[in-house]
Amino acid sequence: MSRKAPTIHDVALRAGVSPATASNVVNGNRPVGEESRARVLRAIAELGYRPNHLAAALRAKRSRLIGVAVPEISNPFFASLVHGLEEQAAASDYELVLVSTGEDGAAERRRIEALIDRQIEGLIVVPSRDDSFSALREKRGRALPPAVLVDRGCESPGVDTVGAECAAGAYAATRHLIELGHRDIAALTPSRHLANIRARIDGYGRALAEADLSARARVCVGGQHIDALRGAIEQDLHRADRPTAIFALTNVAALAAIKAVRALGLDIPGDVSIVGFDDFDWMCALRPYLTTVAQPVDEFASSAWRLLMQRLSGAAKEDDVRIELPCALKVRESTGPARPRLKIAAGA
Amino acid sequence: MSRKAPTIHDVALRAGVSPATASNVVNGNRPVGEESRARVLRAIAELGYRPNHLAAALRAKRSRLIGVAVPEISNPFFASLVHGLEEQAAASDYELVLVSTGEDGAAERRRIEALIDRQIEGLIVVPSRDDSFSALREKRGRALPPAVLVDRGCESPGVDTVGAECAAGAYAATRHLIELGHRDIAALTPSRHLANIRARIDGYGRALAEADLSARARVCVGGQHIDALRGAIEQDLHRADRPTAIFALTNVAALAAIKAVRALGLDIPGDVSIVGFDDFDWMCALRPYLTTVAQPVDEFASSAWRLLMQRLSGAAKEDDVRIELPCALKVRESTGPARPRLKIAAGA
DNA sequence: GTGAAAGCGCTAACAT
DNA sequence: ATGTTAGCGCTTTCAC
Repeated sequence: MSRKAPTIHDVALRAGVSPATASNVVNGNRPVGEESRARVLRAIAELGYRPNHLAAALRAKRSRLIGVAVPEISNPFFASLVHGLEEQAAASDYELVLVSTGEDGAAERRRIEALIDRQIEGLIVVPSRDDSFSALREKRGRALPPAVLVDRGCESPGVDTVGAECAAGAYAATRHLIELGHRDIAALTPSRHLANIRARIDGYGRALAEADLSARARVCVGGQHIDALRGAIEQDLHRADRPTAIFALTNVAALAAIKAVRALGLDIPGDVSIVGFDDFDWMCALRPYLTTVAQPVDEFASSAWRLLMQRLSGAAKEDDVRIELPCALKVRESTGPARPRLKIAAGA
Repeated sequence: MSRKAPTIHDVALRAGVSPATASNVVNGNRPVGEESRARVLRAIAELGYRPNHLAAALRAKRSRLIGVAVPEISNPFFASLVHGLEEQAAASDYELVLVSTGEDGAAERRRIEALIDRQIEGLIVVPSRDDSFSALREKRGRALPPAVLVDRGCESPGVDTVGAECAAGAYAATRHLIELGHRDIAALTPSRHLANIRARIDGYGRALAEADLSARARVCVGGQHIDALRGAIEQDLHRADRPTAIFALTNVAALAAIKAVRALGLDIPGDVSIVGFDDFDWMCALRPYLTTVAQPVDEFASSAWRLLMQRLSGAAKEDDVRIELPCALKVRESTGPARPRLKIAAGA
C-alpha cells in the first residue's frame, strides 16, 4: 500500500485554490476561471486524484445508484432486462446495485430494504408478487425512493409500471393454435397469482371462448420449479384425452413442456404443438424452432429507465404512469396442424 | 414527503443514550448493557430508524459493496456467474454493483474505474482481455482494491484467479470426436487472444496430434459477433473437404455453429457433429441435445467469493492464488459417428 | 469568480 | 459499559 489516496483538499492545496473551487472544476456546479481551472486540472493529473463518490453522495444526497431487483438473474428474460438497464445506466453515469429475490416474498423484502438503506436514488423491480410493493410501502411509510415496477405488479397504485399486453399476446397465440385445428389446448403456468399471468390466461380463455371451446379449457398450474412444472404437464399428457397443444405461459414453463413431451416420446409438433413465452437466441437454434410470444424486453428496460429518470428529475406528474408494450407472436416450427391422438408410448 | 428520516442521533436522543451506544446496538461493535440496548431498540422501532449505509461506509471505510464486471450479462454463462455471486453476497451482507463491459477494452476501463470511485471493497471481473487488469493497475498504481479474475486473465500477476481446466476439457471433447471416427474436426472460436481459449485450442491440438491428425487441424476464428462466427464456419462448411465435426469453443460459437449447419441443410449429428462449451438448461431441451464441455460455473462463483473474502479479511498470504476447476464432458446427442461426406445442398 | 466554514450521518478513538 | 469528540471526503451556503 502506498500512502492514502489524495482528496480534493490535496488537489486544492497543490493548485493553490480552495476546495470549493476544486470541487467546482471536477463537477462543473459553478463556473470557474480559466486560470484556476487549468491549475486544478494539472494538480488532479499530477496527484492522480479520483473523487470519492461515497462522500459526494453523502453530502449531496445523490448516490447515483439505482437498485435493481429481479426474481432470478439466470432466467434469460430477466438477464436481458438487466442487460438493457445496465446499458442505460452506463450512458447516464449511474451504477446498478443488483439483487435477486428468488420469487420469495421475505427474501425480497430484505434485499430491497438493503438496497434502500444504501441510499439508492431509485428502484427498478420485478416483484415476486403483485402486491410486494404495496406491502413494502406499508412497512416503510413514505420513505421509499421513486420506483418502477416491470413485468409484474402492473396495477400497483402509487408507482409507475411497465409491462406487456399479455392478454393480447396470449390471445394471438391461442388463436394460432385454434386455426391449426387444435381443440384441446392446455395452458401451463407456474402459478395463477400474478396479474400478468392471469392476463395471459384471460387471453387464452377469450380465444377459446370465441371458438366455442371454453368447456375444454385446461390450465395446468405447476409451481415455480421446472421439475414440478414438468411433472404437472406430464400427468396431463398421460390422459387419454391429452392435449394436442400446450401453451406455456413463461419461458421456464416452455422448457418444462418441451422436456415433458420429449420424455413421453411424443413428437413436436406432430403429436403436440407448443407455444412458448419470451424469446431469445437459443429458442431458434435447436429443432424444432420454438413458436413463441415475444415480449419486447429491450423496450421494457428503456421505458423503465426513462420513467425512473423522469421521476428523479421531478419532471413527472402526480399520476402513475402505466406503459403497456405489445407482444409479437413468432410462428416457427413447434406448432403444426392438429392430428388425431394415437395411443402414447406405443414404441419408438 | 414526510419529514426527513431519523438519524442515529435521533435514536440516541430518544433512548437517552449517546450516539456511540446507539451505534453499538445497531452493529454490535462493542457490548452494550441490557438496559440501554432495550431502550435503543425501542427507540429504533418507534422512530422507524434505518441506518444510512453511505455514511457508515464513509466513516468506517467499509462500503460492503463488491464490484462485478462481466463482458455481457445476457450470455447465460455470465448470467449464471452473477447469479452465484449474488447468492454469496446476500449471505454475507454485501451488495453487488454490476457493470457490463461489452468485450471492449476502453468501456471496460471506464466502467471498472467508476466502480472503484464508488469505493467498492473488492472486484470480481471477467476481463475482456487477459492483460486488462495489468493495464488497469498501470493506470491506477497501487490504488486498486482486492480483485479476483474469473474465467479469463488467469495468468495475470498480482491478482487471484479462478478458471477451468480448459485444455483438459477441450482434449476430452476432441478425443470423443476422434473416437467417433472424425478426422476433420474444425474448432470454431471468436478469437485467439484469450488464454483460456488458447488452452482450449491447445487441448484440441494435443488430441489431434496424438491421433496423428495435426495436419488436419483447422481453427476457424470468427469474431465476437454471432453472425460473423456463423459466416466464418459456413464458409468452411462449403468446402469439399468440409469438417465432419465442429468443436465450438464458447457457447456463442456453439450457437453460431448450429445455425450454420442448419442453414446449409445438414443434419446434426448425421452430417456434422457438434460439441459446444458451457452448459445450461436450454441446451438439453430442443433436439438434438447438445454434447458440450461444461464449466463448473457455480463453483466459479463460490471460489471467487471465497478468495475475495480472504483478501478482504487480510487472511490471505502474499502469493497469488490460482484455482483451476475441472470441466465435465457431457455426451449427448449432437455427436455421432463420422460418415463419409456427401455433396451438400443436394436438395431436400 | 473565489474562499471559509459548516455539516451530510455515521463510527472510532480516547476518555471515564 | 458508556459518553465525548473528532473527523471520513465531499458540497454547499454565505460571504466577499
